[in-house]
Amino acid sequence: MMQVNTSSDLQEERQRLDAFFRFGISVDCVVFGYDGENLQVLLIERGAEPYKGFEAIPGDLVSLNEDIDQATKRVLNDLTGLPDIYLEQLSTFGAVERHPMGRVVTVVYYALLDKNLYNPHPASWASEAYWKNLDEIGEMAFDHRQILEAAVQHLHHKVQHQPIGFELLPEEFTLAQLQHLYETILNTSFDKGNFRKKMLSMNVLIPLDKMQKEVRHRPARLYRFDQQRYEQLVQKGYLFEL
Amino acid sequence: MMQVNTSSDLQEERQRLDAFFRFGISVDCVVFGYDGENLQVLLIERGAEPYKGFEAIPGDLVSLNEDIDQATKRVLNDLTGLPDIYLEQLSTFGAVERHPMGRVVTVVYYALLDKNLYNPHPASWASEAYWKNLDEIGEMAFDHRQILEAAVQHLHHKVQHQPIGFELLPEEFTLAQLQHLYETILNTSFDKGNFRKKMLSMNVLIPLDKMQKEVRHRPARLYRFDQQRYEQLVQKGYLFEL
DNA sequence: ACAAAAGTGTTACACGTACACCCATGA
DNA sequence: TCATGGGTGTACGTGTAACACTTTTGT
Repeated sequence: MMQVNTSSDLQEERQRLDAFFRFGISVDCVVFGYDGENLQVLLIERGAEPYKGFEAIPGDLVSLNEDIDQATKRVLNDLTGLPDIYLEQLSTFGAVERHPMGRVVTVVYYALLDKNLYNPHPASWASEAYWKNLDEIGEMAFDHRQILEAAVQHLHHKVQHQPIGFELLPEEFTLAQLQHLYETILNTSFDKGNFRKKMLSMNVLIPLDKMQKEVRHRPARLYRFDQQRYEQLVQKGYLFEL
Repeated sequence: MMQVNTSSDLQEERQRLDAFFRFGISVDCVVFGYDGENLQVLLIERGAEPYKGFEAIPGDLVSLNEDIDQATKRVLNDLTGLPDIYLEQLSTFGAVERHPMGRVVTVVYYALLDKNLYNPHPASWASEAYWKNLDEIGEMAFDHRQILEAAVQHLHHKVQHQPIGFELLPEEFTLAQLQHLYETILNTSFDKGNFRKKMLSMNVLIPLDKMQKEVRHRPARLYRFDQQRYEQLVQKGYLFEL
């Protein structure tokens, strides 16, 4: 069995390679939300250079003693006040000229959120923090436009293979809400009866003894997503489709 | 319209942030191959510290003036002599302690290759370069074991949704070869007739007027993958499945 | 003639699609 | 009682799974 080297040897080698250790690493957090009508993204307005005043995806430089996974939660909380939420890694952007202040490679994460749960508040160097409809977004800082497009593409793909739609809805929702969400994300329309059959046949929805109230038509039944059951099914090799 | 700041302002700001710019970035290239029997990975033996003598995924530090996408090709060629091949980004590993020589975040790429096309030759600080069966791989340098497992998982998933299997085979192949490859990757078995029907019904295989030779049974027809046709289908929203 | 693998055909069943229809509520 | 969306049922065609069968080669 081989031995990992002593630390003095490593320091020497490290000095030889010093010119390689001048990168900055940042994380960017694309957080999707849904207001019942439109798909939205959490944005900040930059209150610091570079790109001061531009809209941007919440993100910041990572410290030397910080895991990048953990940095996402810290950064998101610092800039927008959102609490610890689960963020999944998407991809990494590392073009040479993407950051005017030096060589910064950014690791992009994304999350889905019921936007009614938390209200973003700008802090740190973010001068604003708000939700914005996906189709109303214009110019952005850095290559964030490109990053956002990659995230949307990923969402399109993912929503068809994993039951992530539920994360965007309140805990209790109707099938019509779910259907409308899917139609919005995928920009298509589904047959009501078939959508309903499909969703129910997957056995990951718990029907509640609650109904909608104060609607001027027949009230719809409310459902909850059954996370436990879903995980059981995944373990048995079950694949969510459409 | 906002103005990006002058370069002297940026330099000042950059100095304030100097402690953040001490990361190293590396790329690691997981290259899968297939010898007609087993799924394999291209490995090197490290001829330099740290982890000298350990098996590793080909990878190296990225230079400050080098795009990370381009670095993959350079690194792979430097270490194993393989030419420019298309590598796709997989994910990024950034735990604090993953590299004993400093803070190194690594971006992992992967590729599929007909391993009969090129022979790896070790160069630079790689003391060996060779193909190894996936199920014979033991301890590895750094967190490369973990990286490899992520790549295999990704391959499992991807092969079911995109026709990437063809990249592992010679340009001309039989349906039985294709089936065996899929069975190997997914570790299952398919019904011959049904597999054949499914593959042919997708219209991305071009039947050739060539047959296998020198086999002691009925020779099989050879096929080629129709890349053009596939891209047409993708544009029409067609999705490859199973 | 036989072994071995290529290649085809048949059938039963599950599933997706399209569409029609009934139900409960507020105004 | 009407408009509105919730919710259900059915009929048809396509796709999948299981399995048996025929074909072509080398020995």
